[in-house]
Amino acid sequence: MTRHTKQRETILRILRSTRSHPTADWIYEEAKKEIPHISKGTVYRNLRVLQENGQVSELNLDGTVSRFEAKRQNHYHFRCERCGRVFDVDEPVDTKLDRKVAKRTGLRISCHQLEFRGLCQDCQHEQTGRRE
Amino acid sequence: MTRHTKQRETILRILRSTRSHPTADWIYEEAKKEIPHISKGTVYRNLRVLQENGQVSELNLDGTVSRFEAKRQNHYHFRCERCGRVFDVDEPVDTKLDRKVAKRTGLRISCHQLEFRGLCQDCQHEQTGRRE
DNA sequence: TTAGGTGCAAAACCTTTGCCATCCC
DNA sequence: GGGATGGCAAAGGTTTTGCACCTAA
Repeated sequence: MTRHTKQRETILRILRSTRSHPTADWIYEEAKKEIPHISKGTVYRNLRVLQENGQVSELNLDGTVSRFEAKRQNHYHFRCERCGRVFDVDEPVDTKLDRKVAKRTGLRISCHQLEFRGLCQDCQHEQTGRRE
Repeated sequence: MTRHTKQRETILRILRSTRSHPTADWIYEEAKKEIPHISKGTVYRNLRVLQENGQVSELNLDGTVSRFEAKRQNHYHFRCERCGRVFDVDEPVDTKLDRKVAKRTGLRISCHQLEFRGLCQDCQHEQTGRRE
């Protein structure tokens, strides 16, 4: 059975209170503010448990570092090619597409992830700047 | 300026001759058959140069390991959640979607990546089996 | 000639894991 | 009580980098 612990609850709460699709490391730093002795291993282990529970999902369409978000209704993302930030896009998810492709290919399709790429509004107006 | 070298040419040729979306390590092993003393650093460096040239693109599908492919016309992918393999899907890319979302959001969108998730045909018929 | 490229090995990074103490049910 | 979880540190695996030596243009 999976138990309630302060660590797990804190990690989930942090994820639910941000729209920033953070990395494990950022979550770790945030969690440390509440639980100073929390360890990275704990963060990673809990992120995995929460994924298995279906409460968290991992975004991996780009980049070497994994990013996480509290699971909500499926939605699309936008990733800025300059600053690396990830935003939600409120374009409705095309679920018909899954059925259509499944039927034609014989694959069993459970969902799809879609990520737009380009320049966010901040980066369109900046000539220089750091990546985060 | 970027030069032509045997190493770079070999890496690109290997990528162009497969549809398997290989990892850097697999490319390294293949390249070693032709250039026994090639190093992994060279493979990684060239994959990056080829990406900057727009000849190769990187897929970060399952978190830790990057996978690469020779750049072709934009297309969608399917990833099997059981065996981890990646397939191309020949569903036409919806380029109108980029313009539509760009117009509504003010983001500058250059493209989008889409990945279906589910079970491939092999894994639908197997009860057990290893992930590759 | 010379800036870019290579090989090698070490470093850097992110993530996982072993071990033992601790905590939740 | 006993299995699940946490903290710590070490291990694991991928990618990057420093450096001295090449090599294509």
